Amino acid sequence: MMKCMTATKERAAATPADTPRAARRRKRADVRQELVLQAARSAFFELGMEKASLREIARRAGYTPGALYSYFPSKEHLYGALLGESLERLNAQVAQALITESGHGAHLRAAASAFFEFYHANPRDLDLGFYLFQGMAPRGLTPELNTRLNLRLRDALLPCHAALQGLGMDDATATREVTALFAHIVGLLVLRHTGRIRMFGPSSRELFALYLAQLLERAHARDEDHPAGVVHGA
Amino acid sequence: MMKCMTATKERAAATPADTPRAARRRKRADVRQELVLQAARSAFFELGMEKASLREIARRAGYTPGALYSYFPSKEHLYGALLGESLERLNAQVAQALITESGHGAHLRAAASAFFEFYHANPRDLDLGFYLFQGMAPRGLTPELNTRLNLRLRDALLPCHAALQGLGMDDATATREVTALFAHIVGLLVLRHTGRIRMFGPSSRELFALYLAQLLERAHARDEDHPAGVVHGA
Amino acid sequence: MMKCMTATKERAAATPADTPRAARRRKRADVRQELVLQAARSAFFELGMEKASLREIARRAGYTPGALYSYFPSKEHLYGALLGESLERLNAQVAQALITESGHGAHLRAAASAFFEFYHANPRDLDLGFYLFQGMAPRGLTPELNTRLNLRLRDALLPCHAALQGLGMDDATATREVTALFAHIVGLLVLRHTGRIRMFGPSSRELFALYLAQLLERAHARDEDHPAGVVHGA
Amino acid sequence: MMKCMTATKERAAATPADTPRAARRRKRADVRQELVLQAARSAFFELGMEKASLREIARRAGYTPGALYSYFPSKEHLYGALLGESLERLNAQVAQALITESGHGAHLRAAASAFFEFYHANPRDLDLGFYLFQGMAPRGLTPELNTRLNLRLRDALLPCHAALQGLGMDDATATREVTALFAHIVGLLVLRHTGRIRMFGPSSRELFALYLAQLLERAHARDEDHPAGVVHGA
DNA sequence: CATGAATGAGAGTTCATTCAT
DNA sequence: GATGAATGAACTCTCATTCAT
Repeated sequence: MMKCMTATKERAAATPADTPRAARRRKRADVRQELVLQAARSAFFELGMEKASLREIARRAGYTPGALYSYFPSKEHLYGALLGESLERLNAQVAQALITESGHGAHLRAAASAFFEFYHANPRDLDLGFYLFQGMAPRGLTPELNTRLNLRLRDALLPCHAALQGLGMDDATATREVTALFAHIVGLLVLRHTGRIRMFGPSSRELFALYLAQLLERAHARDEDHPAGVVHGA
Repeated sequence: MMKCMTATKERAAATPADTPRAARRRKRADVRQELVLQAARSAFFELGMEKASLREIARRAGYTPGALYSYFPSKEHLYGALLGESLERLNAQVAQALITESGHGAHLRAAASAFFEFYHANPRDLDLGFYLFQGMAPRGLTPELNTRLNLRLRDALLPCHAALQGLGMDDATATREVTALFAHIVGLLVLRHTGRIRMFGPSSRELFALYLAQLLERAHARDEDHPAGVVHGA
Repeated sequence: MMKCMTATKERAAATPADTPRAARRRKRADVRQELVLQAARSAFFELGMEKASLREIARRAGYTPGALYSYFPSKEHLYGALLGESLERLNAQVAQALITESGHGAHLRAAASAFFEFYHANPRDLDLGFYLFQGMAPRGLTPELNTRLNLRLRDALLPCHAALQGLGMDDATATREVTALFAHIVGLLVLRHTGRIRMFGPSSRELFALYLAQLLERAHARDEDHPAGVVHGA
Repeated sequence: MMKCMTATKERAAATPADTPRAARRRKRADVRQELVLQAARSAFFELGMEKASLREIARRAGYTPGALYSYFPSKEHLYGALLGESLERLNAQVAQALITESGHGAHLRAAASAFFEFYHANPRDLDLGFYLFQGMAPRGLTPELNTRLNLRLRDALLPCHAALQGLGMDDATATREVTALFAHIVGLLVLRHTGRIRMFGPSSRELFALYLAQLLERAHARDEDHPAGVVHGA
């Protein structure tokens, strides 16, 4: 994942499957790439996007600027990898939250909360997600990467969608609700991060809880009205 | 009403009686400052944040870069003024929407819709609002200016707050709902902005209408059930 | 000539014709641009094209690299100006050589020799002319500038063309002969500059004289065969 | 032939008897060096000098950049080898042209035309010859290599020289004429290369034919008038 | 022999800002 | 008030080359 492209010769037939030598090498490469990624993350998180230059990232990773190009073909790609990694953590956190819960309602609550809490705890990860769209339009990344990232983001919301369907919503309605939930979370977090919410008093977490309760209410109401053979509460 | 945030070194105080000469001069200065502001807006809107350099702004205003420092002490202040002006337009649009409506429900609908539509139609104005917080921490602006801008933003939401109170909500509940409404709008628009919403299907406008309907429902329900305006479900 | 583009305001109506102030300014600007040009030339002549970086040129001119962009919008343009100036000197030298001569034959000899001697004495100027075509295709310069430079080069050869016509050649023949003359000169000089000619013995100047003599012979031969009312020898 | 100019550290000397093993190894090395050379040529021809970086060449050869240093001790040497190979092809083409012709005049015509056509068809080969002299001073190459390359170039012109002598010219005159011919060809091709010839109309091939005809005329004239081969007109 | 990683220098260019005039 | 020139730092990225493995 994110491994970089080199001129792979066909001559490689000499190495049958996966020489321990090659494996060690690759491992070390991965470690170092991870190191660069961490340096990038720390720079990005501490200095913000504008000040997190390649030079700064290289400095933190203990490299010269040019060395980074062994790992990432451009700054955009580095950020792409950063975002990718962030989305992996998000998905992991959501998945983790689900394993101890059972029942659609509990699933919804757990998944949505995990999502919210992830960005609440790591505001810079939210930045990351929006970085590549400064102003308006996606830029820099290859369309494929962009698509992949979008899909991983959607993955993180899938449990909510599934839970809502489990609670009796049809697909279209569930999609609408998930999108609205996502928007609500993003809005709350953006407001909080930008300090714009302080003026109002209520905390973002409170407001999230409130919205979640309303959503559950809506789901259950619908559940009662149209109790079509749903594996309810299982 | 946005003029005095610049480096005009107490020009007024120096001339005690405010000679017509001085008045004319100040007026001309204001006109030119406005010109610069328009140039900045056009640059920012067309090119986005990164490409809207001082040079470009100056070019569009018909000045050399150095000349802008007669009007704004730094690029940040220029953006501050731009944001201030944007918030004035927002307030004007909200106010405009109210004059033809009567009744709290209609007011809420009108004010919230005006708010939504303002940023829906002018996504760059939303950018502007978030620009100064890149990396999530307010930067550059003086605290006073920051406060002033926050207040103007709150002003634009006051009609919604008032309408909700008119519909029977107590102040705390209304504040909570307004904040949530604001967050929802921002979330929807950010998602739309960044293209992240496309993958879900429903349009931001639809989702806004839905949210607004739910809010009105909540307000009316509360109106009937608890004419004293008690928080429930939290 | 080569003066750079700025955002000229229409406000300039205040200056009636050419304020001494403005004139002084422009003069100073010209002087400094000339200084940059000289620095570029010296860098180019001493270090060759590849090593004559903007930094080096700036250093020699006593500037920081960015300062050069006040005078030339890009490195290519700087080289364009350098080439332009070189061609002016070439034309001047050719023109100078003509004023003391009379008669078509003498004109041809003088003009061609001046051309040859210019590049013989200043080999780097020949480089300059070929720089922008590394490999093969003109690059960098705007087509207009390229055309202008081509025209100035042709100007330097016009006296030869005129002399050949004066000696009785029709236009097509004269063009052919001038092109061949030009090619011969360029070939001789390139061989000399690249050290490739040393191995043969004869000096480039000798060979040029030989070619010139042959050309004059051809012209006179033609003159005798077709003595159509030519102002011969005037 | 051309192999030994690289960093192959006296491989041969180390193995006294030249084991079949060593022979095979050297052969393989030669093959791969040829492969690198072909990659370099293709890169150079397609991309030009500036873009044909070691990286690019290595990529085309299926190697990593560092690997090339097994075959060539520096980029300059690689270009030297490239030029060497180019001169071999030139010589081959000239030799090929001669085998079907008989008579000194035919030989001159054939050899000169082959020379001209070689570079006319492969302008990049001409570039190659001049590359190492950017800025007019030979650089990079060792003097011995430089001498070797010069000799090979002269070899390609020897048939012309011989033919001219066959036509009655003395050695000095023939040398002069060959040098002039060479210069003329180079000049025509450079002008064509750089687009400078377009402005005049006549094609380089026409002009070459013309020059060749004149040369033949001179040779024959001399042949008849002064069977002893005296310089005239100089 | 070949790799992958790294260096260190340097490329051209852009930027917000300053300041004498 | 405005200019034109200049700064100095920064930018991303590319290069030929080296070297442990």
